Amino acid sequence: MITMETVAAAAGVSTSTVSHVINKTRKVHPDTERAVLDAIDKVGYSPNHLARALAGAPTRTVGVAISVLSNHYFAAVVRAIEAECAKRGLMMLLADTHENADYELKVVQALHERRVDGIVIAPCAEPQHRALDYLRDKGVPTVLVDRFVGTTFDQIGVESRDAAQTLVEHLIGLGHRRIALVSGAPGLSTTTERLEGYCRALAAAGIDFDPALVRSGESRSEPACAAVHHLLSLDQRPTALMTGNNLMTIGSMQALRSAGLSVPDDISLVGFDDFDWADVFSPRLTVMAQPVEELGTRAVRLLARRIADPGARRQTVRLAPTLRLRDSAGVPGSR
Amino acid sequence: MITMETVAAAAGVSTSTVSHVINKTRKVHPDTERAVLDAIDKVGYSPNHLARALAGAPTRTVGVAISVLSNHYFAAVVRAIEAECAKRGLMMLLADTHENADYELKVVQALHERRVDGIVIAPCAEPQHRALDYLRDKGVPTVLVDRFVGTTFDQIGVESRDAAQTLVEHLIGLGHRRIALVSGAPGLSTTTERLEGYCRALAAAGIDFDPALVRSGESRSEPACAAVHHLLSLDQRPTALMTGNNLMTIGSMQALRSAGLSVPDDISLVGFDDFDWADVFSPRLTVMAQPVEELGTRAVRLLARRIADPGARRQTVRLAPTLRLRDSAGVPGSR
DNA sequence: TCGTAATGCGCAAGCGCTTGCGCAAGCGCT
DNA sequence: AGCGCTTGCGCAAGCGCTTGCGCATTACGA
Repeated sequence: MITMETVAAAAGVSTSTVSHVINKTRKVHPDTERAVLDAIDKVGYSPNHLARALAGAPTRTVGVAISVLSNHYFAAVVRAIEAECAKRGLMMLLADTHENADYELKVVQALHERRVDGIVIAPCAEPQHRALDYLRDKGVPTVLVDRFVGTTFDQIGVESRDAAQTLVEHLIGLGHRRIALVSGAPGLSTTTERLEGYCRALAAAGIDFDPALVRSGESRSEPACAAVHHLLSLDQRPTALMTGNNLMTIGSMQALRSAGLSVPDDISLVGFDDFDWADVFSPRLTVMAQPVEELGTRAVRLLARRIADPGARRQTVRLAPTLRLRDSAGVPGSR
Repeated sequence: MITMETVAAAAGVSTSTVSHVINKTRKVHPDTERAVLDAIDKVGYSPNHLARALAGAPTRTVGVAISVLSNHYFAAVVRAIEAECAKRGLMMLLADTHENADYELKVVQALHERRVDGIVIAPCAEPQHRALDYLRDKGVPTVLVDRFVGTTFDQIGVESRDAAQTLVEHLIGLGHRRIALVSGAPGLSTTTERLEGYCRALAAAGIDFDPALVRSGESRSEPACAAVHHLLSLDQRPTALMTGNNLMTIGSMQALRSAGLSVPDDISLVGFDDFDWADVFSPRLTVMAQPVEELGTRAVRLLARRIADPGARRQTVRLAPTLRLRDSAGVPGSR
């Protein structure tokens, strides 16, 4: 192991000087600096982050606890997060929560124990929010993305209610009256808000709310598939479907296909989240696209501010998603 | 900060005993053990991984340097990697390489500096392989996935040549003679092997190899789109297309669509990598699906072995992908 | 009863870095 | 020449843990 001591010896200075030139934490004579820098790459030194962090320096690392692996929508967000981190000289460490509270807690602890400077997390649905409590108790700079939880933390996500309302209004505008909702995991703010938007749109159009038309897809693909199967077995089938996220859209499509229904001829489908292939495969999905880039970028910005000034006022920012009109919603009974 | 000292004091023992009960690294009297354990959760102690690692203990953490964020195919692999890690009590730290050599090196260093016990990496195309050299020089237990590079490391991936050959033979069987290849980034073993398979199939069928029909899609979506545009502008258009990976399949589809061609009526398309939605959107793609689960699981197994026994013989394992016949390849000139 | 072996644990020296404190030398000033 | 300041750097005390060494104490066979 090549330590700072090796470098110090090679440069004929003390380790403290080496440390200071590396971190630019105090003025060093240009000549000395040169010497140190030369020594560094002569001996091939690379700093030990562990020791550095142990000694109290910031790690210049942020942890990201998000279920990227199972939810493609997050991949784009995380990509933006990382880009912004890179821009700020921060390293991103990713740990997947699997949308599971126990695992989330573990992951958050692991990240914290590795002394990340801050964490961005898409908290999973759990009434107690143990991971968030942990973060609060340990005083870890944190920002929530996608889902809102109280006001203890900085948070950023989209405005879901109006968006859902818009989506449903679109369906209503096409003539649909029996519109089903494949809803997300209970406990997520997005789920609640999207349901609200759905209800509002119905109310505004004078359509009675029928609880049978709302099924939970638990924000996942298979449950959504099951939910749709159930919806299709109803006496009065819905003529249109709205899904709460990308995974449920796919799950729903699976159900529709296995039922032999085609979209939008037999049934209309709209949902949240866009796909990069949505434009080229049929049915081309009409969706609410979230501003993933900005979500990620601004999350990091919030985090950076919080790290710099732990006492700053908490912020909650809501971005507007945008409607992408394509072909998956049509006039009911067109076939 | 609650340290081991706090615990030691509360339990009336020395820190070394506390350490030993935590790590089960030497026999401790049952009573003492109880006392320590009680003390631990009385004071709410949680160990500091940094210090632990600095002092030389393994971190029980493996680093994963793969471009999951941009390539969905890897998400599934990484999911399997993590599952296997979890099973073994290992924590997974993810860092995206962006398929960029500079970034890859940075990421690998970052992971190493955080003293992960080992690394699994999908090395990106770079003749010098700086990241791999680094890993070798530092003696980091490493396993390569997806792409093969020399025999310096344990590695695991699919058998690509026969698979590509099969895919092309399928096309030939349907009657295609002008088959284009949207090839991956040069320098990747997968790219080379898939090209070889393509050539072999042609040769076996007595079809002349036409270099104009092979364009690089650089393993990415946009370049693939451009490549296909070019292929479509050829005097003698290909009647079928094979793509080297999932991203290029999407890029190709974009090009086809913007050219107003429909699949498989106007042109056939087959490719590598499966999509979880491939069954429900049209055209339903005929693809070679990689055994992502097993790829991930076995990668971790290889790594664990290497960590346990750094001197063990290097292994290279090749898994067979499976053909998923769907609708995107048809008889040429069917329209 | 004594010698030898276990058994159970504490001591303290690191691991590689950061950083407050303070010393020495060089500067401009009176 | 003497003063206070600035500039440039070294010293050494940690950060929280692991672990080799070795000291008591108890168990056991002769």
